[in-house]
Amino acid sequence: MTDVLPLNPAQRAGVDYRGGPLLLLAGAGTGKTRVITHRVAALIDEGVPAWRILAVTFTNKAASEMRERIAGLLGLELDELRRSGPWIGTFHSICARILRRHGEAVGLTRNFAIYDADDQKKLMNRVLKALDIDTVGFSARAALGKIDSAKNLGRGRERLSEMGYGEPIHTWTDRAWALYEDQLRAADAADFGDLLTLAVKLLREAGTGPTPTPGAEAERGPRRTVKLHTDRAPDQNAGKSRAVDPVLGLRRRFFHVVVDEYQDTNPVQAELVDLLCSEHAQLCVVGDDDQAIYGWRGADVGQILGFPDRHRGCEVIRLEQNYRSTALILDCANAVIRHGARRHDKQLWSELGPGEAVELHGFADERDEARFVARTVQRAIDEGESPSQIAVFYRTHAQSRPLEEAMRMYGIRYRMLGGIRFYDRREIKDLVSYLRLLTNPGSDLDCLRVINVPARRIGAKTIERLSSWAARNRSSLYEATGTASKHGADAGLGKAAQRAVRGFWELVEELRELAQADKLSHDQIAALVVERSAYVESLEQEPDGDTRIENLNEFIGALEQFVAEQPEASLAEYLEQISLATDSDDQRVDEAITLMTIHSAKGLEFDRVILTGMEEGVFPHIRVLKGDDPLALEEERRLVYVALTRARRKLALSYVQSRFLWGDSQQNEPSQFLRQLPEEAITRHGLATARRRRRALESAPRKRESRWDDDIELEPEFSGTTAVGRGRGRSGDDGGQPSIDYDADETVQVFRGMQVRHAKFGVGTVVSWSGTGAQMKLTLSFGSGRKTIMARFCQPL
DNA sequence: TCCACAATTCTTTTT
DNA sequence: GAATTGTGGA
Repeated sequence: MTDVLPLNPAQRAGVDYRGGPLLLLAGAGTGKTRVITHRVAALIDEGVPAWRILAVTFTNKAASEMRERIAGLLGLELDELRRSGPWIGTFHSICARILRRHGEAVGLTRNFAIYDADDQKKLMNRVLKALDIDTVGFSARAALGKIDSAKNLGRGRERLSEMGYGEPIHTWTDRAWALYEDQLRAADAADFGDLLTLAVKLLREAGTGPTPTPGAEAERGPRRTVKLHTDRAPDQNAGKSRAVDPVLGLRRRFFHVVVDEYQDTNPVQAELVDLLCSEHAQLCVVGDDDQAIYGWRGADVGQILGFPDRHRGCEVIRLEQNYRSTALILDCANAVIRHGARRHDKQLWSELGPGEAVELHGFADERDEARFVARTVQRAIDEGESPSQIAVFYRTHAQSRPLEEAMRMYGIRYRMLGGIRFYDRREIKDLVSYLRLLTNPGSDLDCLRVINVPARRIGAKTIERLSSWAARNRSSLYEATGTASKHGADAGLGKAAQRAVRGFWELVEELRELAQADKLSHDQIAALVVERSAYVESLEQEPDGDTRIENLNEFIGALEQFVAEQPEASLAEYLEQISLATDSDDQRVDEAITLMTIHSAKGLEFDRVILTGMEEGVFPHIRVLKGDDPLALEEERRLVYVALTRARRKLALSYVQSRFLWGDSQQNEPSQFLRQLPEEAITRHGLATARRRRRALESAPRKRESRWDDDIELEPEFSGTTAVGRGRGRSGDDGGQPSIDYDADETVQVFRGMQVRHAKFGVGTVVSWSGTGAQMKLTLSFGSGRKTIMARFCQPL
């Protein structure tokens, strides 16, 4: 958008550098995307064939933005750019593309399906059941978590034990993993992790295959010559009689590879990149170690920190001038990140002037906070700020609810990122399962999902009989519905069940024939599925069936549009786009403000940002405080940094004293990160000013210092509806006074700083509490650290 | 087989 | 609190 400005010297260097590997350390708001897009455009300009360029991003949104800007720089239509053939996409979409073309070697057809988290969990539950693994203490979640992190590390099952996951062979996870994997392949499906690991496997093994023919060598060519733009993409050569391993061709395809957000790559992704560059491509990675926030997904900051060591002769360029934020905002961001360990040292600076101070607001509870957010937003809009330039951040989705309510109350239009995705809705998933079943009858999971949708009297018992029949005859579940309904008696089906199953099979067969006849477009098939299955009629009986029916229509509409745009694409390819889509990808920026988690805010910027929930236990998250991984706290710190650096002009942070979360009310200290903000860059409001005013009035230090004293004077505007400093469950059955029920006739008042004794842990101090009555839990501070303990196990001193 | 209700579990972040 | 899973009755 600011492409009229000249590039600064560092940016220029990033665009122009040719030769070896290049590491671009680009702080927040330093024009990273500009450099990448200019670089790619310059390469094409110089005559590097576009199809020999690969640009990888993390989100579809970033990819499409990149496409648009490159097209703009080259003066091309998006369509023209696409036809010229550069690969621009996310890691996952690029891997899917490779696997669609060459996946046979790893057991996938062109039409393989991609299983999302939901599908994965369902499949794993079936696997655990089949193996008769007691799911108590061994959940599908836990197993999938281990499998997924192993895949992200690029490890196969044989290495499981090395990761500290139990005994060398045949742990539960190992056995579950084996069957899970078999089932995936049998269903011609891949999960997210597979996309990466299988693509890497393919590329890695290509190198060890038969030696390339001289023809293939010639195709490689010298690195940068003017002639290059005359050669053709291998896709167009397909079918020629050259005996070249096509996968090996892929490793030779690219002359230039650019990777965005490199700090968030995990080991498999890094290997993928290295493989694609192994023959002759020049690699340029861009990232900011201070913004590494995906460690939990297997990303390794070490990847970017150690890049120069792993790539000989690597050039490092730093971008430190920030064009986004005013100086006081940057001061806060810099102050927080400076406390971090293990980082490339950088100091962001700005020429935009100090700007307004960063506001810090404290409130009694999350409803007050939400009201404040709504009022602030309302005022800003009234004063002419564009809603699309206003964003509200929170650490976890669970915090969004009161904010949404407040927005609705104030009549403010908002959109929420990262909530329930459109494609996660039940009705959409049902339809998708039908469509997947048509292209891929081997997918038991999809068959299972729709066999009784809409209800056609095929219950659990019948399905169980069908499954065991399928297992005995080594067929898929869908096949079983066909054959078993003919020989119902063999499968132990009753007359009624037999008829019902038969009906389902005939329905799907009819639809399959129509789909295979190739006379109808994908959207017409989808419409037929809905019509013939009488799905709409069954939805009409449901409470919010109308919205669901609308959603189905919207889905079919989107499919129609896809067919119009890409007439050649297969249904499987469309379903792939759905699987890899997130709703931050849909870019409707109409007149609405945005609510989102900080993770989904990465890469975005707004004039005004409000960061809510700055409390210990919320941000940093409780799991981080409880866990013993010091690196996790560092990641939280970087997350703060990402949040703060999204703001261009106005930034407000808020915290509350009592938050109703996960079913009960919790009292938390203000976030430790707030203490690191430089006093001269911030102004305090609400509880914070009340506290300071009070401190100023009192000459003597208080004996029992507490952040949440009674009787704090609130500024009227911000005062809540209830007393401050008292734990009060929203249920409010007892007037809210926190107390422990030791006995029917003995109750004890709880207060912050109170000393209690626990049989095992000894004497501790009450830091906060949650719940009431017998369910009340106390967070206690002991010499050795903090613990949360049921109040009834503690004795007051 | 289906429905309603109770019980239980899990609460980070996402391609 | 929400979402999933389990249970009992019609």
